[in-house]
Amino acid sequence: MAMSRRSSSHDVRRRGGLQRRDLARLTGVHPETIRYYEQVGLLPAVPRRANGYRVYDGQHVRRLRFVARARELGFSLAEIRTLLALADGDAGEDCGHVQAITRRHLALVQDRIRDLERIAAVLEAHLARCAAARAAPSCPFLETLFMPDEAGSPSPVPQEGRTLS
Amino acid sequence: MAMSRRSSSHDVRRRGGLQRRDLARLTGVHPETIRYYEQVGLLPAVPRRANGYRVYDGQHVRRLRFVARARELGFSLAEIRTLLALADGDAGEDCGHVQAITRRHLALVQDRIRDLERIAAVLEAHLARCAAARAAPSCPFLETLFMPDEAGSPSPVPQEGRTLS
DNA sequence: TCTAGACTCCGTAGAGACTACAGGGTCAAG
DNA sequence: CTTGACCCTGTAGTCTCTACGGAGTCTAGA
Repeated sequence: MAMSRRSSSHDVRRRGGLQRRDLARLTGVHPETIRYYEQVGLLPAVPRRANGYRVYDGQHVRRLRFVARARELGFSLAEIRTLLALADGDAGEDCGHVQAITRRHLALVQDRIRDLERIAAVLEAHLARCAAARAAPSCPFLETLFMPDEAGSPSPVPQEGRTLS
Repeated sequence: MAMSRRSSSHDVRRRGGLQRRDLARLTGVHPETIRYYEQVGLLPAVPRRANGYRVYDGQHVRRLRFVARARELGFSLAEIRTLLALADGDAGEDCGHVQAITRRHLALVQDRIRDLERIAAVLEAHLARCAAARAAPSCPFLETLFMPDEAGSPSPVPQEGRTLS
């Protein structure tokens, strides 16, 4: 299982360090994304060897996995920066602060779920009406989207456009 | 209720047409967004008066409301373009096609709901553990995000990062 | 020794869906 | 005649990547 692709695992040993592709394979994060994370300060100051190549180690793996996990949970890079700062803080990890961030994020996620459930309900209702109106001359769904105002959305779905994420 | 802001309602009458701000007020869409929609072809070819000002009418209101409603339901601008094309088609609105788009979109929404529910569950579990570990030296949540691999996410939450929308 | 291929570097552009700003012009009311 | 609200244009910034171009480096194999 160690030598999945071409080189890497033995090269790593030979070179005594990880390069970007290795780190990508170990974490599942796209190589370009790794560079991006460094650029925006999530992976600070990666050392270089003589030829300019970056050298990563276990700490980078650890940190990048942290970032990837937090992204999976929907935290923004800004939030992750804060979480990392808290984790780095010598003053001990401020669990209260972490909890506050997490709770706020959870609230956002729950709001989003509710929004999407309302949206799903509207879409389902439209599909049901479409199915019912078999031989109608025009599509009931399109009709509804064109309607003057009140009949449009059953419950006033809030503007999602930007809040979608 | 008619003369909410300063001018507009009487100006509209005087000028015999709507300008961008009027359209924005009537539809709730940001004035800059209206220009953007025109630019990307959702509001085609808006006529101008001598001074270069755009003149909108009821058809624009109708069309823009359509776009706004569809955005609220989470359709992408590309999907909305298709829906509008179907609505515009002389060959009658192709209800089947509309239904297909809607069903596909509904499926995405439902997937997204499931993802978010899993994320919420993970966040809740973390908060619960934080609450339990009152006097712990370090934050259990941060610990978890740093962990080697398997213990990280209870169920394998798929990578959401980009799919969030 | 040479070469092919895989990797590295960097900077920049593109996606999606806006939003904001700068630097002008226009218009109506006071 | 000034003030303020609006309009115009083009462009830049947001967020989180991903991709590309052009160049350098390194290793394995012929």
